[in-house]
Amino acid sequence: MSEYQDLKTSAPKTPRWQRKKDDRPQEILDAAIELFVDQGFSATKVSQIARKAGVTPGTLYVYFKNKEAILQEVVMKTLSQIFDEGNAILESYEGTSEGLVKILLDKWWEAVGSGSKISGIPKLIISEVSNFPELADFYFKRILNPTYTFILQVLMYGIKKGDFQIADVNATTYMIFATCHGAVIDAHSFKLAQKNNISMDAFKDHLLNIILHGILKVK
Amino acid sequence: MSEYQDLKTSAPKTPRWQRKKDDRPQEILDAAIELFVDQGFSATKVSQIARKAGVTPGTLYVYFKNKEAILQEVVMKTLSQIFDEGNAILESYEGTSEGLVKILLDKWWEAVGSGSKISGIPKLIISEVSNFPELADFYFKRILNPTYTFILQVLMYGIKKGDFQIADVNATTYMIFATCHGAVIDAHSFKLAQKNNISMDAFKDHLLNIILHGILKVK
Amino acid sequence: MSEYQDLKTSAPKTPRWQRKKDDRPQEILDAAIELFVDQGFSATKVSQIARKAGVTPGTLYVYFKNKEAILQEVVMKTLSQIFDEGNAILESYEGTSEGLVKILLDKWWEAVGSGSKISGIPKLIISEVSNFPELADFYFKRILNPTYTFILQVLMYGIKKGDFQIADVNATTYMIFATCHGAVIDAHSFKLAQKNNISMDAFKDHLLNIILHGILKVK
Amino acid sequence: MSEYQDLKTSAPKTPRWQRKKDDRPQEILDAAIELFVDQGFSATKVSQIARKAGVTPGTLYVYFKNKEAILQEVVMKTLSQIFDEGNAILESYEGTSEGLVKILLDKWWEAVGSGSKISGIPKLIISEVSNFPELADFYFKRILNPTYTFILQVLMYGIKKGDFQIADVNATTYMIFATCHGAVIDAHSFKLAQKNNISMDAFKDHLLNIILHGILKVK
DNA sequence: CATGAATGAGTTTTCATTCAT
DNA sequence: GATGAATGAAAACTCATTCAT
Repeated sequence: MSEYQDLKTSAPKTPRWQRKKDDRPQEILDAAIELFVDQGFSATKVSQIARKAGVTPGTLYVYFKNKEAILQEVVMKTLSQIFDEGNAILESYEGTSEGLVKILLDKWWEAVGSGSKISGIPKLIISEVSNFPELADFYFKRILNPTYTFILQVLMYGIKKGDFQIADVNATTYMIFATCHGAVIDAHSFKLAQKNNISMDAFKDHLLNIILHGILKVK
Repeated sequence: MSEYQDLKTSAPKTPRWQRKKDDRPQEILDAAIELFVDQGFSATKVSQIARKAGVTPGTLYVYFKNKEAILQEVVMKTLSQIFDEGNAILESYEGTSEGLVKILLDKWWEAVGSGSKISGIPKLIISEVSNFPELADFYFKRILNPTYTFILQVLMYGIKKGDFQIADVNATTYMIFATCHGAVIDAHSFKLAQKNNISMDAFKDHLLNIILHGILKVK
Repeated sequence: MSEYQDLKTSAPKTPRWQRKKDDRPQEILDAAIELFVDQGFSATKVSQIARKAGVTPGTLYVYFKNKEAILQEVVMKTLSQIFDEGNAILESYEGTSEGLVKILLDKWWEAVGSGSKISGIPKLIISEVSNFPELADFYFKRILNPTYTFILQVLMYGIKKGDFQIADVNATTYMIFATCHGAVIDAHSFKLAQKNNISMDAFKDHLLNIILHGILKVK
Repeated sequence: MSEYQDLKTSAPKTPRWQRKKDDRPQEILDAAIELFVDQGFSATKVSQIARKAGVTPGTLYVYFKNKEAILQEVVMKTLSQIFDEGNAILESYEGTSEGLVKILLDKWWEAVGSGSKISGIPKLIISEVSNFPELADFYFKRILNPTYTFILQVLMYGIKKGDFQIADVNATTYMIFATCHGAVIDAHSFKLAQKNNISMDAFKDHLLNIILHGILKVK
């Protein structure tokens, strides 16, 4: 077109690429987790991740050894961020048992339920258990077991205060855990399939109701 | 091609339930579903299916158009076998509401919980929702909605008899459904990862307990 | 052109490919060794090997795990074929020491010197020592050490018969070995570069002469 | 670009032999030759050279057009430094033929045998003959032919003085050359593989002995 | 000049699918 | 029909080279 313009004015040339050393890895991980959760590991192409992250495939290999390393890091990193808050609340909490459960479920739901990055991880793990046993191990050690222990502590709090009467604490703990865990996975997939005609918030309320009055028998 | 019933028209009639000695397609489907459920669709190699089915890769293409067709058929066929029994029970049942729920949960658990072919399907569907929306659609139409309706009918049975007092029938139905559904998926994955130190039967008992006394408030 | 012909006559259609299960691996190895010796491992592309072997790159992976496995096998297989004949001659030989040396050098030259597959291996090994230490180890264990021992035995034969007077048998052995070994490598490269204006046969004669009269002091 | 001497025209003159504090090109070449000799050209990564030279990959391209140019220059430059000394000795030498051979072999061994930069060049050339014919040509023109001529001159010196009786001067020359050349290559590789249980110095002594008494028949 | 993150052209590798046997 | 070697299209990965900083 006007080839001269560029010569005279300092035309805004489009740089072929941009240096973003510090941000790149996270951008890649953000792109990757969404695709992994959505499509699964094998079905996700590195070119897709790259495109979504706004880079070329080669760039992925500047920051990660290979596709599998991206999965590892995305899971580990995402999982490592959870639950600190929960423990803090538990330690300093002084109110009713019912209130405690409510607060923690709210927090958990906020972190996991609504569509955060984290919410897809359980589904991803479950899909890939047998392909990446190390990841499943990590998930068990870092998430499931702590969560289990955490729920157990909440129950003990209520029992000590005389609010909960629970026959088999272990089974009850497991039940609550399984219900919530199943809920996230279902919620996630249902959202993907856009078939949920029950609002997620209503779902949460019922979940709380069942835990409190169904499982924990709060009067 | 995959309409295997039609393959041997001149063959002597055998009862439908008896596997023909040369029932290649079914052997292939049996091999396929196990691998798909375990590893996911993409991660499963055609050669693996063939090896597990005791044939060679080429043979798969005698009976199925391609790998995807195997997935389609395996899911459709497996899913098509469910729930006939349940409806039959419901229609002729005359006992207590509590007994009905118990019987149906037992049946369902037997079919789905213990490790049958079917038990892996929900996990498979959830893993592949976004890759095979048609399958998810089918699953919703043929399984989830009927199940939902089925649970609803059970609840109506109990309400009509005055056994259940339920504020929001839809939500309660969904709750029961989600709890059971999550349970299968979790159960399946936990088994894979061999991490379940709570027995599946104990889990079922608690599930029944929660449904009856937690959700349905049976006295 | 004449699209009808094919329909009527059994025109010689060119098959897209040909089954040659038993021959393929060797054809691939034959193609590979030549390229590896000529260009080195890294500089050789699998597509080159494939083209030279008359197959597509994918076929290589039917028979070999990866490019490196081709190198391993080509070297191991080629090296494993040497020297059995030499030992047989040594065991039953009854003539003069000088004649023995002559016969063995002739055999060796025939196998290694003239441009056989084997003749390039020493060069290849030397080029890739530090990249494939396992190969070098194999070469040392299977070729260099046996050769060394073999030369030593020949010298002992001559010493016992009183034909050779050798001050330091180890050093002399090594000297002969190094001279021959260097000769092959040089010979190979010089041929590649097409710079040898001294015939290889003349070279061999001088080599024999030096070994006999220079190193071994045969009168 | 690679004419690094011209880079700093306004720089204070320093004696040619003193390395400039900021002599990047030479540092790069030093790093490169070691890696090329060790691993070969293709297997050596530009980033390795940069790291070893203490710079970043980009810097290499400030001084050299590309990776191949580094090879060219490293070989040419290293080779250009040889043999001046040898010719000087030859021209002014007046002693015995045997002494001349000994002195020259010592010099040569010192320059080439012990592990100097130069000692790897023959191996490198031989490995890359067919990938870089120009280099091989250069090697032949600048090294092999001069060396050949040089050895020939030494032999003529001895013949003229009546010390050597040689039937075929060309063949003898070639023999000496090939023996020495092979020796360097072997020595180099054996060192890499750390398998030499015969000391290099002992090897040199035997080499001299063979040349003098085996090939040249000095009494 | 020096940097080193980003590229993209090329290489290796995979594997669903075909088709000569 | 059954086979499984061979394919080829596409995926993962490499790395010399560039160029914004």
